[in-house]
Amino acid sequence: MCGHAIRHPPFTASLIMPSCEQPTFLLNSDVVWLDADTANTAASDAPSGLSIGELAAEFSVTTRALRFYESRGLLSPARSGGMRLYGNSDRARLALILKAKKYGFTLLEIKEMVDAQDGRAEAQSLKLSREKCSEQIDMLERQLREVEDALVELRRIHTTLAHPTAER
Amino acid sequence: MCGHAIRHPPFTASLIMPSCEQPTFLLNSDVVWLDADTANTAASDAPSGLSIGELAAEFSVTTRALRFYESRGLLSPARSGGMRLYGNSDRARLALILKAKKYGFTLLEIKEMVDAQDGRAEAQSLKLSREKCSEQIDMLERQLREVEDALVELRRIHTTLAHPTAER
DNA sequence: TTGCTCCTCACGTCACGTGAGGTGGC
DNA sequence: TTGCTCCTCACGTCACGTGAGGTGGC
Repeated sequence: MCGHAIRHPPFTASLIMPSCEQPTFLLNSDVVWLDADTANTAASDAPSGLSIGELAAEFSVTTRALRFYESRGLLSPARSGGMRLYGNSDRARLALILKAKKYGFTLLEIKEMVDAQDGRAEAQSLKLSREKCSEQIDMLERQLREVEDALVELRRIHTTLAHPTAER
Repeated sequence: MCGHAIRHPPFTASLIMPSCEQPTFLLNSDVVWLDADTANTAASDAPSGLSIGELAAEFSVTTRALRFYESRGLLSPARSGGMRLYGNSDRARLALILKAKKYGFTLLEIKEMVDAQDGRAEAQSLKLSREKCSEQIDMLERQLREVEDALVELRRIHTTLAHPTAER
């Protein structure tokens, strides 16, 4: 049980995933294999790999974040001398990580989900059980109610501040 | 700039503040002096002070949290030998801290706000400028949108999981 | 003596941010 | 030589959680 306050949400992630896209499913008991949408970036530019700075810019994250994900075993780009070289599979993996982060999963949970996909074709999907999915929905609903609550009270205070209805 | 994900919100805080209560204002340029509502706990029980365990139980926080707030200069209970003794002013201060936390302020911001109330009567109010107030509203609105977004997508996934509309 | 609460260090967690000090290619 | 990006430690931040080892009163 951890009591981290809600603050400074991941602004960046929302830029990546257009909300109109439908996830690709391969139904298999009650597990989803959530795929990253890599179609738009598949073979457009440099096919031999991106530098850490290029990938970071593409996804609006810091290079520090990419190194951190690597240290947690979530990414493992090729090396060209000392430099990291990110290929299309790394890009797809990163898209998955950020999508899962947007859904409120921790990096540890995300690691378990990507580790569980070993052996699948392309290996760029994320294992999400129905149970985990509804747990996450419950969690987000609780968060939503609390943020809404705080907003109602803060707005009431702000209104009173803006239009002092004489109290003294 | 810090990138903490939204997760594990402060469930406890919402138990303390009934949403029907109107904040007490003392208008003074564009600053609110937000007061803690201590009327209900004013002189009901033991008047000489509570132990850390008793105060923690009353507010549904851990003793560790109370010691942590003290280490950050937010609380400074009296001592009886080695033991902390919390009086009514400490209780009111804690109510303020938890209220501000609910609004999404960091402990550092809360410290600045309580420090700014030095010299006020009773010293149990919290200085909140109109500007800070609307900044906080903006922040919470961004959070709200992101949690709503994530919820929409996760619910779509869950629906598809629950009713497999034949895709194979 | 057991059980309960209290105490003070002090390290762990989470997802990175932020220098510190140095290399490589234009 | 300056400017840019890259690298590896390694410590800092935020709000606590979690033992480690010990005390005090019933």
